[in-house]
Amino acid sequence: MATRTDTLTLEVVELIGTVVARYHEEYDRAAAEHSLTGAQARVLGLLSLEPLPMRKIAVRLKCEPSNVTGIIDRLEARGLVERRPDPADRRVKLAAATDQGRRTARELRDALDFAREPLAGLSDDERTVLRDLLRRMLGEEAP
Amino acid sequence: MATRTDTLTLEVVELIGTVVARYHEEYDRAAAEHSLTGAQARVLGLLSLEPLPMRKIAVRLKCEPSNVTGIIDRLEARGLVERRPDPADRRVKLAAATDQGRRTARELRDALDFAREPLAGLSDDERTVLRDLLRRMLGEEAP
DNA sequence: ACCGATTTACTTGACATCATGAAATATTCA
DNA sequence: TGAATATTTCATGATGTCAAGTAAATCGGT
Repeated sequence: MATRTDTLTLEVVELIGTVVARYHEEYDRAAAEHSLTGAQARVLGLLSLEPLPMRKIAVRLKCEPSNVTGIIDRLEARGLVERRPDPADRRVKLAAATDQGRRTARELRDALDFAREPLAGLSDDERTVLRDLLRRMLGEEAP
Repeated sequence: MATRTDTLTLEVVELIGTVVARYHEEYDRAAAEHSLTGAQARVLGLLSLEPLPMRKIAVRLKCEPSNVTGIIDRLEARGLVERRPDPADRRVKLAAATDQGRRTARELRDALDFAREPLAGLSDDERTVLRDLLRRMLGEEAP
């Protein structure tokens, strides 16, 4: 059993903590290079794929819709995002990335070598093993 | 090579993103059960191991010392932490967990089964492989 | 060994962002 | 018509930065 006092489990837990910390450092650093906060970068990344209603953004971010209003306000003030009416439902406002927003999102993705660079040290076989172990750890099955 | 368009690498990157999200959910949920924020829980965890000067807390949190003042203020107001003078340097204030703070920190650790429970699905050998792959990914060598 | 200048540790204040919750408005749906 | 939904606004609190201020330690020149 994996108990709390199991040394091996504790080592893995600590490593995962390090991964989480490293992930955020890289993410925030990349965002800051474009004068964006982590939350703004995350929303811009979502919207660069497809326009989304405010409410769905809140669901993705697991936060209150009233919070999304402010984040979109700030992105809109910088010309990275725009609000559009939803033709199908006049209550809904769709947030959509502008051309400049998509450009910034692409640069952000390119700068985010958190996983790309350290993973380069692993062989294909090793990456496959890592992928499968992470999947099982997360309780996902092979798609 | 691990390029950005490498499917396997992208899968691993996405899984790591999921791990990060899951980690935060669990952490914040466990903290909220004790009416603590994530930042407060993190600092309390640090101080439950050893008292630390304010400045070192800021280094661990990678934030400004002025920010730590407020976090310790709130923990101190709840009796979980206390400030002590450092006998060796009167400029320094040591933040130390109180008995109640240590108790809360222990309960927090026990509630944090993020890694314990999902890792239970892996065998010892698999956990060892996972540990070694994560270490190499993070650029650490065996201690 | 002394003393002034610099550095270090912490706090305070002003401000921006992120987060929640309650109330207001507009629109849709039963 | 009345209930439910989508968004915004407002009040509030936690977190974060930066600049300025206070207290204490350290350094360098005499």
